[in-house]
Amino acid sequence: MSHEITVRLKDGSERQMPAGSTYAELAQSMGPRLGKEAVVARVNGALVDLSREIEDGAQVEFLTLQDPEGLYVMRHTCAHVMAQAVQRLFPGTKCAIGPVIENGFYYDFADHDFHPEDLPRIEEEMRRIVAEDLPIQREVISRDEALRFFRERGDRFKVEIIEDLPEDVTLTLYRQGEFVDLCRGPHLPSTGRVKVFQLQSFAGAYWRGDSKREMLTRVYGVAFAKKSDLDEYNRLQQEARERDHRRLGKELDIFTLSPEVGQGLPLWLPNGAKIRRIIERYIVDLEESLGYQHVYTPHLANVELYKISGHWEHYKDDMYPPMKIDNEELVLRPMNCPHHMMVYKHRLHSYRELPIRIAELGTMHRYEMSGALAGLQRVRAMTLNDAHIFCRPDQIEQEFTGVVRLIQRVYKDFGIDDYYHRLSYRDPKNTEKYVQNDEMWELAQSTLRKVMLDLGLEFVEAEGEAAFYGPKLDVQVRTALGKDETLSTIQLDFHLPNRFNLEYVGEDGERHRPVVIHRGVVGTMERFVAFLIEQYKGAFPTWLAPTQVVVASVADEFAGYAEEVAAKLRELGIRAEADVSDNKIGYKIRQAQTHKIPYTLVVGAREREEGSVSVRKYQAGDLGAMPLDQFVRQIQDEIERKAKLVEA
RNA sequence: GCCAGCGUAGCUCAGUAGGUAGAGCAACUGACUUGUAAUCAGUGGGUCGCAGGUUCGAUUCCUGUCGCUGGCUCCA
Repeated sequence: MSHEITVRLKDGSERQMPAGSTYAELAQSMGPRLGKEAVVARVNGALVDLSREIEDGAQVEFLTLQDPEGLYVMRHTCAHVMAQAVQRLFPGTKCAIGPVIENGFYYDFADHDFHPEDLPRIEEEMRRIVAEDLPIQREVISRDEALRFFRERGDRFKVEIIEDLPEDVTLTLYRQGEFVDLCRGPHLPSTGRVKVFQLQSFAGAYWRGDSKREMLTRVYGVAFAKKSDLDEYNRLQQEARERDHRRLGKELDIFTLSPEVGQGLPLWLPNGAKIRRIIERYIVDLEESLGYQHVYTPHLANVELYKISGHWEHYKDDMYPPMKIDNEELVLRPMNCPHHMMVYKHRLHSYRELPIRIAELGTMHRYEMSGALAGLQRVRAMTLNDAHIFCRPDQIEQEFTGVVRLIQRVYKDFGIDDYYHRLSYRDPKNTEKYVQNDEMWELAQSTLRKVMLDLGLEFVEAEGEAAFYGPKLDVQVRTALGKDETLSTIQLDFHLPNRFNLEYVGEDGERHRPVVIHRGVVGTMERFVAFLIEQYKGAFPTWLAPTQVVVASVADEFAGYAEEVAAKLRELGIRAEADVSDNKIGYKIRQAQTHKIPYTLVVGAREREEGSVSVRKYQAGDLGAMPLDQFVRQIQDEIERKAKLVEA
């Protein structure tokens, strides 16, 4: 009865195996090395355990830890190994879920209080489980059996998961030694195949991500195929900590936070204020050159304004509560849109005037949850590079394009090149969460998509990420700690014009409703500067550096010349300071370098005589002596070009 | 807001098995007069986050509170 079955392999060839063979045996038969390295099979596109029997006629490919999918499977198994270790050390701990994440995995537990000292113990137990090389077995189980099994063990999370799964899915258990877990798989053939791992931290996490439900303890870990990958990961983590804007912001005196002032209320120190002012001038000038009209509006408003806009209903919990003064109830504004609607509304507009682009560096206050606050990245008082474009529907495409181009220009000037575009649509399965107007949504979403395609820009599409009032384009960047955040955003809005009854007089003499485009290019000054600190590792390019030049005298005798040079540079609009302290030149240079000042000019007898300066550039080192005029031309050119400080 | 951890000089950190604390850097003072990443010497500086409690005695133990960090949730 030993009939043969046939599989097709990756290279297109076919191979025969006796019926009932497993994928592991197939891999082994193809070569001892593959047999040793394969961790999972891809069968007709789906990942399958090596222990399973070969399907006749299948298209088969083997994956190793060199493949992302192989690594994925190992990380998944690693999560199980961790859960097993936890069960051994702390019997009675309940397991919730343990998925794979970037670089590693986590597992959520309940009914045990974890302590930091537990991490090394868990790690140690995991190593033991790996050394035991327990075979990992897959078992198909019926729904009733599974429910009975987990109910008996008091595994409430597993029971809930099973109950929520559709009736027709095949339930599987994975068993390794004494440990059993409900899991879709696939897994490594045995625990011994887990390579390098490291537990990272504990964190609280709500069951099913729902803040109303039980808080579990999440244990994070990373896992890699090789020790060197883990070392590299740790190196990058270390580097990330070093470029953390909170650390650099303190070291470089850019901003400060203190409980006396209030949580999430940053003070911009002189250095930070200089950087911010340069950015503000830059963006305002640029916007004005593109037809934006900058305005100033108050940071407080009558709560009625937000009732008109609809924000009160949706977002009042995230606003500072109203204060009653005279006959008014005033709130700190959490966004600028309503004010700008009123700017538009102060008189009637003709179709000929549109688009009207109202812009402002608008300061706003949001009651962010205390646990969400982080340095300048997440604050409760912030200033947004905001603008609202009021246009006719036929101008949407052109205006949207204009904003995308503006963003590209700005990113180029700031040397930001690691970002991606995300087009956010409404969730088609959940349309009641959004403003009701199917036609508008379809048109708006397709317009945004078309513009991105016309501009030849890559983008990802995210259903369900839209604002409730319209679709949007976000520009996403990553913080030093690897978190995604939105830097720029463009949002179409068909809702506020209705709420505020905005109108323009059309060619036909009738009243029409304009469309509003909300957009932030630089985003909030707080988040943008936080991002720049991290991106530049605190070494701002010369055009942005708070201090561009330090003139360091070699000895007291040359203090006068140093002051003279610094004064001359300042007259030319270059931010220069003289260091005429009685420290040695080596010390002054070190100071300038650790403060990441772009240029240090060393002056002594020679320079005074020649009217020259010895130029030392940040990181690049000594560039030699040159006439002061030449240095001025050079640095002015660099500032003009907004050149990067150090070419990466 | 929730879970966990942390909170000692301006900064980075050590320390006290309960007997009111220490280093480096920074600051200040003086000497040195300096040529490309730290000259030398000296001085000052902390009710050990805050408030209660236990104790003869608390920075150390307990409770509460505020803040910070990691994550969750949120992010118009």
